[in-house]
Amino acid sequence: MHEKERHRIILSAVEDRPVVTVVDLCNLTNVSEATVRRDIATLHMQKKLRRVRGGAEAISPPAFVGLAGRTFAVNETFRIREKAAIARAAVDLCADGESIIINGGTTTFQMVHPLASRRMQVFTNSFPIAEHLLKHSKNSVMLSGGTIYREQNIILSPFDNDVTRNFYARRMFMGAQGLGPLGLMEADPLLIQAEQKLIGQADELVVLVDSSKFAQRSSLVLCALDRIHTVITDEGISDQAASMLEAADVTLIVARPGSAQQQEAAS
Amino acid sequence: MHEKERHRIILSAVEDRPVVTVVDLCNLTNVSEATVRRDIATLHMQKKLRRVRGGAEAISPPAFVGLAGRTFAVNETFRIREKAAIARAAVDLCADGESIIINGGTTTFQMVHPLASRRMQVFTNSFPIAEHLLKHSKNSVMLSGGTIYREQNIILSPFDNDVTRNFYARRMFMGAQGLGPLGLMEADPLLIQAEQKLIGQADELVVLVDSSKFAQRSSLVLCALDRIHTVITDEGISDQAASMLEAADVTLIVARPGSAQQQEAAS
DNA sequence: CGCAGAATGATCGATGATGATCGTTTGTGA
DNA sequence: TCACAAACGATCATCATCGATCATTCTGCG
Repeated sequence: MHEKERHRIILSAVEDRPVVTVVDLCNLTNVSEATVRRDIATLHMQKKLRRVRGGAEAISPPAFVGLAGRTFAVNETFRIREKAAIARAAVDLCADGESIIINGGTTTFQMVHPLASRRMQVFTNSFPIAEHLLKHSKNSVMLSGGTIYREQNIILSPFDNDVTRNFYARRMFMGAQGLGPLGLMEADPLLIQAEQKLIGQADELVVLVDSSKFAQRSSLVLCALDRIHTVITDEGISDQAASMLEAADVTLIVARPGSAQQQEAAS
Repeated sequence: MHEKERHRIILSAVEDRPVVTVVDLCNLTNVSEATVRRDIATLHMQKKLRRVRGGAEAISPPAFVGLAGRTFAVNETFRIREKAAIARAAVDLCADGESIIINGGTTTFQMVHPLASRRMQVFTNSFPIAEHLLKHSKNSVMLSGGTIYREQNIILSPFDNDVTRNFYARRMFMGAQGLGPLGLMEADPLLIQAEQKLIGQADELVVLVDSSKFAQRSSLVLCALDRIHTVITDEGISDQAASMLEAADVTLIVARPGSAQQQEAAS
């Protein structure tokens, strides 16, 4: 076994587990403890990991990554005012007792706050949304099953999910990476997959995008414009984008951070 | 057990409950009080928790617990030492990388602390277990889909769930209301339903019950004794109950709050 | 084939962590 | 206020781990 090979094994083990002992690495690499110690020392010098008594640990063990992982947290603070206003306009569309689907995302997450005083039936594939609604509201919460992806904070299953299939709602709310003439666009294949499972389970597809998203272009098209029933965005939307939506018979709602929203075009 | 591993477990326990005693942490980590005190002092220096007389508390007291938490929290403090020891013995059965199923319950919930330093694939129908593992461990978490029942803290769907059907594990862990000659007993029909969906998805059914459960009789029988592979309980188990299990070819593990567990009968 | 240099493994003294003991402090209840 | 018990801190013996040194093995090259 070569040195580089051991190093790769060691780094892989450190990534996997919170802590790895010298003995563990001995069993893994079939070399003596002395060699493992030397390797750890070398990798420590290269800042590839941190050396601790008894073994090694990952160089960036921020102890515990909160549920809303880094990506989530960063996104959350970006254009938060617009997102909150958009989310409130979305909740204003609904009446107590209705069933809705909320797809995971940072914009849709903002819906939990106005939802706190509501009593609705909410189906979601977002763990943070479910958690928040469960703890801070009396809404009935349904969750899709599957693996919880920490980075995207969504739950997704490779298998068909009869829970999802059998849940039918008045409206489905989702965000997106971009919105253009080609339709709704998303960058993450995982999100695409999650959203496609839910589309079709609701009468109206409501898209929540802040106005910057009309300038975004992503690689993956999720669905065409005519599949969208309503778009909720903020005041920054351009006339051009508004015309595009109007041409596609999409209802446009412009949410103002102040209070009331304005409806501009109807299908 | 290494320092980092203990720290992980301690932080996990502190997050779980607002205040944890030194003795509790001793049972959880299986080290002396002196070491626990030193660990608490270290973590206190690192601002990871606050040191208080008798133990430690979370650094962020505004741990708002909603309606869902109440029933759960009350149960949790009951026979917690025994439950923690039983749960640790349960986790000791498993190796890193294995797949397991954990059914929701207050005893099985205690497994999250020893699981904090593990890396396994965990399927559960318990929202609190999933939440805790997500936040405090690197385990891969899979969730069953359906409605979240706040009282029982489990997720249950009236429909068949292909996620559940397709997940197969080495072991399934579950608690129970009672355990007698008739088999495993449960009081809540909802729990019966949830557990029956999961039974059969694992090679070995491992039942976690503190010794008081052998005296309990409930109205609903979940399954017969011969379906059970292993029972983990505490020292309070009577000879009569032990004989009953032995007669049914059930492996019995007695978990001692102190340290190692003892295996008494084998199939 | 033989040699030089590096890598590896083993040994041993040094260091650090753990657990038990004991005296002191703090909180609690009469 | 006093007495008691629990919790704490300090100290020390024990043991695992570490670092340094040296012998051995592996590898590449003339």
